[in-house]
Amino acid sequence: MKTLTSRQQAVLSFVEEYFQQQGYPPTVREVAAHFGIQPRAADDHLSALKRKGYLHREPGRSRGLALTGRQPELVVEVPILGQIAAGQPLLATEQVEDTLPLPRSWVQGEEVFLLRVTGDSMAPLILPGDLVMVRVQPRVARGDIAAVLVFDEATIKRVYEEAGGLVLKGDNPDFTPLRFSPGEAAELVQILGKVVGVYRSL
Amino acid sequence: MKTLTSRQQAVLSFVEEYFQQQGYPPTVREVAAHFGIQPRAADDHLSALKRKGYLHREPGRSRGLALTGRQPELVVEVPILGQIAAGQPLLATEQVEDTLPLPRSWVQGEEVFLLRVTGDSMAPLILPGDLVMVRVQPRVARGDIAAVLVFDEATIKRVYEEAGGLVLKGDNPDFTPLRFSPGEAAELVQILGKVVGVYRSL
DNA sequence: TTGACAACTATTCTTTTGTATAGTATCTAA
DNA sequence: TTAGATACTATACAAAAGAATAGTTGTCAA
Repeated sequence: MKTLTSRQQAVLSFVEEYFQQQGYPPTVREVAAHFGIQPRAADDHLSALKRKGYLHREPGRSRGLALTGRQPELVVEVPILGQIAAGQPLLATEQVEDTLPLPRSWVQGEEVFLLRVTGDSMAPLILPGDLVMVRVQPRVARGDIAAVLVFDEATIKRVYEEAGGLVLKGDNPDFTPLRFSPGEAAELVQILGKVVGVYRSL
Repeated sequence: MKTLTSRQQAVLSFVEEYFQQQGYPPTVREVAAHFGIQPRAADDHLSALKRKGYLHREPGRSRGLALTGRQPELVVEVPILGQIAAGQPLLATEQVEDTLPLPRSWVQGEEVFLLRVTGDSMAPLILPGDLVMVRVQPRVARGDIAAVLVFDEATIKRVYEEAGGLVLKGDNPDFTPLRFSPGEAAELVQILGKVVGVYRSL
């Protein structure tokens, strides 16, 4: 198999991801739109990928590209984590309480889990009993809501990483922000991932 | 899961086989050609299959059909309604903008739909951009949050039915409650159903 | 016996989509 | 240094495809 340029690799990845999410391949124009280029340029990339054997194209057919041995899923089984223990790998089977089938379009990214909210420190945006979807990532943007492991306990807070240390703040003013020096933070605090969705049953 | 007619079963089998062989789903016209029928007839079959939850269709896209993840008992296709018009039957196909596969455990009751929230009258519990799940029912308990059709426009409000009339109140104090005399209410207000879930993407 | 559903025909309209022509600019290996 | 690959722009066209309008026929249950 011939090697791909980084651009071609990116196009292939996009096609694979699109396929996983939608259940069918993208059009040439959708590839073009995703990369902000003209259809012709996208066509060039897809031709190159076909020439190098990475995908199959059926001339003249809409979405006529196929990746060998792909099984698309419309629904993804997302694990609900019970108690989260520090140290352990996050998605270890002992921690998975249940799984829920969610539409692929709601699941952004690779590693994702659900967490049942207990406290109301993030009220009114996130309430006790809510289910939050967390995309696993080791760092988040300033002010993002994240699932954070503090002293062996998982909580949902806004994260502010600063030179002076780390601050975990709830939206609810009744809760005092937690402040950590850089040293403490490294030892006691672990960002599990960014909260990307909230699901509430009324 | 609803049962299929033998013809619908045959169409579903063809879609599955085609998908397995080609790596992408068939077009409506290809289904039609395979059975020797008109595109419109094939479209009818595919619509029926979508309605019964056996596959997902993306309106307007070529080959925009995807097979549901083969555990249909766990997943229910919930319609997302666009503009809701008074008089029309609620789940009329013209009003259905799309459908989303949701876990059965989240879907309470038979007739359920999703609505995209536009105003912030129910802030902070429900925010613009949220998706709310509505269980269709003609009346709700006092103080329940409901999807209500007022003057041909669908809104989310708390409903207070009293001897003196009907009051629709938003949680957001910036919004003045709407009051209707019993006569006005009967004429202008229609309760679509109770809001049983809120889904928010962050 | 009415009405909903299923299963179609025939035709048409409008988008979507693949692909083409005709270029430019950059880089790289012979 | 020069041919070939890469990575694009801009425009255009014809075919493919979704979806709609407007029906017909048959079945089956209330």
